[in-house]
Amino acid sequence: MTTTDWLEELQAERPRLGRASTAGRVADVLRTRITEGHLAPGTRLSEEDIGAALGVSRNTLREAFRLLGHERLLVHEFNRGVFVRKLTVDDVRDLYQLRRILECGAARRAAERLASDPSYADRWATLVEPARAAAEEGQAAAEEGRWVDVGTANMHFHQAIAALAESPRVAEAMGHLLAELRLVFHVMAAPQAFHEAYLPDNRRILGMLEARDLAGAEAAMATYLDAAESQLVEAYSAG
Amino acid sequence: MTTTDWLEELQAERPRLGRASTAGRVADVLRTRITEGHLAPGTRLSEEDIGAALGVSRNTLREAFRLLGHERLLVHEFNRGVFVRKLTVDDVRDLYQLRRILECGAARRAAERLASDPSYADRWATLVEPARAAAEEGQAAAEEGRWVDVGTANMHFHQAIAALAESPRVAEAMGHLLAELRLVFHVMAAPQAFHEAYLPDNRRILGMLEARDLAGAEAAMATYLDAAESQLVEAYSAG
DNA sequence: ATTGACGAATTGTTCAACAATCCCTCACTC
DNA sequence: GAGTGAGGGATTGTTGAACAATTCGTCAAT
Repeated sequence: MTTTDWLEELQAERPRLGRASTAGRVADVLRTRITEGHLAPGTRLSEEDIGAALGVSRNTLREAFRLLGHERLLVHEFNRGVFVRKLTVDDVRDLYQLRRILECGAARRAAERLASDPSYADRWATLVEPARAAAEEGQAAAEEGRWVDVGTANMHFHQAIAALAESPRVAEAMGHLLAELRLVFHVMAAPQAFHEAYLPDNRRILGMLEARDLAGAEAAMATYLDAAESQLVEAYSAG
Repeated sequence: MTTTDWLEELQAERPRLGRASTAGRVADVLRTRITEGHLAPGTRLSEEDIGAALGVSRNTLREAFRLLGHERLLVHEFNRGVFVRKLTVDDVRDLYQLRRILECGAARRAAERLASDPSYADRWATLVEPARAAAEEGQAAAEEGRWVDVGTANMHFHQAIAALAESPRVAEAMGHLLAELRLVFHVMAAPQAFHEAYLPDNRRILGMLEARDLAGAEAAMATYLDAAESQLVEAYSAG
């Protein structure tokens, strides 16, 4: 795909810019464009071209770039421009290190509160509900062959696990983390098979959550994360 | 020392070179101004006034505002301006929730790697070194009555614990978290006594780290965080 | 006391200009 | 032929001004 190709496609997204902050909306457009893989990692984003394509000024566009830079989707090199983030193998390892701490930590905190906080225990069914919904959505998407949806459902599942901590900051960190991970998935050869392989794991983890076996769920997630990381690292250093 | 060693060391110096962005420097100035308590939470930051005071244009200043907004030191209200973040009691609780997950998680990961990764175990002394330095600095500052330094040393200590995970993303998250926490400390009546009270805890935790008793350190930190949170929440709802 | 209109002040956004920097090309030297 | 400098074009960094959009305080009217 050439440069002018996706610039024309960007122009098609232009009507979506109708409300709230212009810079924020521009960031939204570019974010989905990046996380959905239409912008290859390493691509340089020209201020002039994109500004013209989206019909916003350079200043506003630069604000949007800063937003996405802080989400680590873009890297900003001084006097050279912004580029779609290209993750290294070390980045992949670091992302999984953080996932372990965040997801297992959320499970551990949930276990503690289940034991000590009755009001938290009472809400447990509704807290696990998003995880169940994500797992079932992944299952349904796989059966119907909607492979991209399998991937997003998988991410929703793990976001739901992080949400057990009931912490806005944990949720936001997890969101940014998963957005970065999408950059990794897009350079894989067969992301479909990758995500589908972990559906049974998710179902098993979900079962433990609903049975309030948080220790089991934490252990299962640890092995799941180890496996996913090594598989991803291997695929990444190959390609 | 081989050639590649030199090159790797040079790469570490790289951030010092690209530090020429005006917006970045403006953000630095405002950040220290905020975290050191010279700007009270809730204060509105006028684009015109601050731009004139610092001698930068509104556009550049707005870029700096965006940076600090993403670090949660400023809040941006559309069409109203930016304000120094005013944290609620819920924010304090959430901050400590995240601290528990990050710090205890880092300790737990360190324990796992100490058991499974010989090269990590070999480096353990140098990994703990920053924590020791921070603890001793806090001790010295307290004896000489330099109370603000006691606070920053305390933060360095916990940053050092998070750094045991050897994860850039964990370190950055911890940095932002502690910067936010400084906003809380400044509204306290007697931050000196608050920080000084936890010096013995830090020494005790440090001892466990050096003895490679990570389980003990994790437990001690959990109780430390619980105590600090409840003390802070109490002081916060009072004032 | 409440409402609503008016106006001043501030932010949101764009535009144009210039300085600083990067990157490519092309001679030039050895 | 490889390496080294010297232009020169293109892009980013930053500024200042301008105008639209919005907020907020004021004040008159009810």
